[in-house]
Amino acid sequence: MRKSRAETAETRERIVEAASAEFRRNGIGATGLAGLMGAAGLTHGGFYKHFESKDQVVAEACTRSIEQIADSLGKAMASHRGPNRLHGAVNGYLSPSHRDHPDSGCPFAALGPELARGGETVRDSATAGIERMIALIAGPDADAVARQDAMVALSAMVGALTLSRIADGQLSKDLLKQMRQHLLDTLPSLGR
Amino acid sequence: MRKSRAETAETRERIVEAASAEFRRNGIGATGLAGLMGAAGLTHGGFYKHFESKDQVVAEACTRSIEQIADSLGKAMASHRGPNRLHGAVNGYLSPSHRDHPDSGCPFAALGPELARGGETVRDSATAGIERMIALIAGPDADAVARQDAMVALSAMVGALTLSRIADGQLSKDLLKQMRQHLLDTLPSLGR
DNA sequence: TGTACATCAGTGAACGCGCGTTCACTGATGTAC
DNA sequence: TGTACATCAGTGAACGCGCGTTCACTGATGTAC
Repeated sequence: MRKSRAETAETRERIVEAASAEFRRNGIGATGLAGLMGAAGLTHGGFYKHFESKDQVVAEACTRSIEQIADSLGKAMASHRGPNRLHGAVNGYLSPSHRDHPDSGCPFAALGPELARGGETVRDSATAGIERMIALIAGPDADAVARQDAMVALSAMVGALTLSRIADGQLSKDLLKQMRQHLLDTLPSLGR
Repeated sequence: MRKSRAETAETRERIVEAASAEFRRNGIGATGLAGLMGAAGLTHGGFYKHFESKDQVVAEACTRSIEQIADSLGKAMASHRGPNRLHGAVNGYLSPSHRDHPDSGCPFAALGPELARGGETVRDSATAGIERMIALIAGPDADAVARQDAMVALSAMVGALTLSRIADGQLSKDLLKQMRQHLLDTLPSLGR
């Protein structure tokens, strides 16, 4: 049942999309290829017609999730009214909604330690993602200070979201809230 | 080959100790009971003489690792000379040495997302650990502001360490350095 | 534009492997008298 | 303090299971003439 070239490309796309969500939902190691292919509407046997190994789809899914979160953060920063371009990023990233939907959210908060333990391909892809997020948060034509503040903002947001997903109830809310306030109070270089 | 009660207690201790290191080194899901028991100098069959399930040792190992990191952070804060008690905590936590030795370091940075996905027992143990770390960083007789700043400091440190373990070279160093500077610059409530 | 044949996306069974867990067994320790 | 027996920590084989990966097969698509 060979498929046309267009269909094949769409299928591959669907697999990467499903993988990026499944990995963020369950973790990379805990996501089996069969489940992943099932989420893409296929059976497991066809996986190797599109990828050479699990590692390869991990790296591509990682890149894909960073594109997603960068997109969403970029939009949040651009559309937010107010004096500080950080407002949009911080309020979007450190929101209960982002906390409660890791499968469509930041891969660093969902998979950070697993990425750190990953092979060269995965870490390279993740490192490129960190650079991209820093540049995005620092903004166009950022000076050295803005870049430094962007590193701080990204790290701080990843940590707060991670902890808020472990905790629940008031503590979980407070971890998000305190970090929102802190970043907006202390990172003037990221103002518009 | 029954062992004396003292030996049995020591063995159990050794298993928890080995588990807390192995989990932080390889991740919880990626650590098998056989490897874990091997690291404790035993064969895998004896595991269930000490624990009811893998979940149980995960929760205990989680508690244990928090005790370790709280101890080490407490000592760093107490022994550090200078005007700000945060200096010791920040310089110890955000150090290349901590980054390069996850197996004896902070479980939130090594296992955060896995803890968030864990069962009730594991999450309860981890949540208690977050509270403990916040109280430790806020210091004795901390007011509400100090507690809020401690939440920020803990979250920020966890995120920076996580990202610095994904990146390498200069970026990895910079992530640690910028966060050290930022926290010491912006959290006066945590001064001694 | 047809026709004949090669290609290959997708299926589902099968592979060896390591997982968490169970179990029969061993023999030193703990307990009862 | 002895003695007899119950307990149980630790071993290593075995369990069913899901993993990543491979493979023979199917039949629609792509290509060559």
